[in-house]
Amino acid sequence: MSNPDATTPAHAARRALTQRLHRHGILPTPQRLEIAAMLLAEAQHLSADQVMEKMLRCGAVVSKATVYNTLGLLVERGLLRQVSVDSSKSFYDSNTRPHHHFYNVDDGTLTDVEAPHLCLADLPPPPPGTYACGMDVVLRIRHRKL
Amino acid sequence: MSNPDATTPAHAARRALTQRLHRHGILPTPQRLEIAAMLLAEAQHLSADQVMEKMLRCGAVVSKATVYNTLGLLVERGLLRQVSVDSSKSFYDSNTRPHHHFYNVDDGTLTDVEAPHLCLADLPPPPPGTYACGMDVVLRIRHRKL
DNA sequence: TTAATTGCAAACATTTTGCAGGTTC
DNA sequence: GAACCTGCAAAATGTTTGCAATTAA
Repeated sequence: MSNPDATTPAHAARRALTQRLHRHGILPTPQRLEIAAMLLAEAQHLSADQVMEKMLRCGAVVSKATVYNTLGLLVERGLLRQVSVDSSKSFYDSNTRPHHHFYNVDDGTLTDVEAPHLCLADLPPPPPGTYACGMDVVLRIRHRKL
Repeated sequence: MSNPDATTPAHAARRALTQRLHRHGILPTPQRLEIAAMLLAEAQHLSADQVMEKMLRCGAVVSKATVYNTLGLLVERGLLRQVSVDSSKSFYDSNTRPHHHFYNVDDGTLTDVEAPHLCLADLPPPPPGTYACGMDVVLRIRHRKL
């Protein structure tokens, strides 16, 4: 029944993720694999708290500190993007391709905005001695008043 | 020496500010006047903490709670713009005309970017049932590596 | 074996809140 | 006098840190 070279889809995915973490210089510990697998499964915007919750609900064993450590590490290594829309908490975005966001002020929801053609040409160059290392565009939206 | 209708620049400015607060539906209490006078004197980006510090250094009598209350009120009434670049604290920007920001990740500094011609045409419209109520563009910059 | 990671709880920083006392209209 | 504002301290978040025990290479 058990095959050391098993190639079920689940096994293959887990192996691919392990290698991906390795390639980014991240030691693939069980907790990191769990968190990365959950986050990278689909494009989503979760707060640290929501990640924690989702992990516990899945029966994974992780501590808050490890969640924060891992999220920070994934951001640092470019596997995750951190979005600050509201000064109270951060969102972690598993879509790392360039894009922008709608932020619904009323319900605290974040939505991707594909805007590949936003004219950057009109933006002034960074001040002397500095270089641009990122751009965040947040469009605040609200429910229409009835 | 003392003239009830005195029109020294300082008096005139204070009177104008009082009226401005009134026009925005803000009861001009001494603390609010102090805070507004300091913030609106020039375009600047201060955190709540920096506002508090500056007030105390000027000999003004204000509590932390009042600083937060007042900043929140000024934002709500459109005299100040709140900018969230970093999930740990907010900046209060006394320039309320549309503009964007450079955020220096290395020293936590915020700088205005006048970008009146940023192409908004390419951005998709807000989702059904919502309307756009603001746009924040933050260009993250870092000191150039030597 | 040696270095890195984890978990827990305590520490932190920022912002909010409850309420008594004071101020404004 | 009624409503509103202020200050203090305590509470509520969200995030980080110190350190001993565990795990990975």
